[in-house]
Amino acid sequence: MKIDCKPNEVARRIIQAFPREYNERDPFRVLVNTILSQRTRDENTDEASRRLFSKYKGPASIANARAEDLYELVRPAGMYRQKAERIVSVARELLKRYQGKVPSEIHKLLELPGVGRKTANIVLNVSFGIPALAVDTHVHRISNRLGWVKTKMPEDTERELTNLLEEELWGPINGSMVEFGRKLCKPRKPLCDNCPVKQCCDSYLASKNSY
DNA sequence: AAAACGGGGGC
DNA sequence: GCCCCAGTTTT
Repeated sequence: MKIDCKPNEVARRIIQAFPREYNERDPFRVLVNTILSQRTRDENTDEASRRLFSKYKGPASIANARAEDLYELVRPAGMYRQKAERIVSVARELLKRYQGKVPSEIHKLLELPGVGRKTANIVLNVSFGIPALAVDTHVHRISNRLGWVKTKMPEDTERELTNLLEEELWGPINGSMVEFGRKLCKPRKPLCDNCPVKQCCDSYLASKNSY
């Protein structure tokens, strides 16, 4: 039987094969966890998050902390000083401007320190259920491999995927692409043999035909 | 447009 | 030992 290779169908297959469930929806914790995850592997992110929230319970607690103390706490999990400073800064800014509550408007999120397009969109999606594409390295790499986009700029990928994928897929595709990217569609030496969508992948088909 | 942040894991 | 990682900020 033939596989439907329309992007929406391929995306649905990936989401089904690599589900990502979020056990944390609290906006502030999602925001902090997402900042912790920037350029950092999931295992380190999880450990840093446990360490952080075992000592500091919320925005006010972190806002009153010394950045240096927070840094020493999360450093064993591969976090750097700049990131600890960012988390203290964003907590203070939230307290000052929004009574410690994370806003749900994209433009307000983007004004916060340490929050860029990926982080803002993940918070919108995970915490507020607002459809938002978070184009990280996994989404960017895999979209290019599949042949959905042909660009080096993540902003271009975000714009093209917005047109390519149904709105209901914008949220779930990010988390599932991350799982997919970690388990199979790795940056180097992807495990194509076990891939559920290899028959729809430009990169796989090209490598297969090159023998 | 490119550098800097940064410890830990894969190879 | 070298390179990369759920990016963002600064130069």
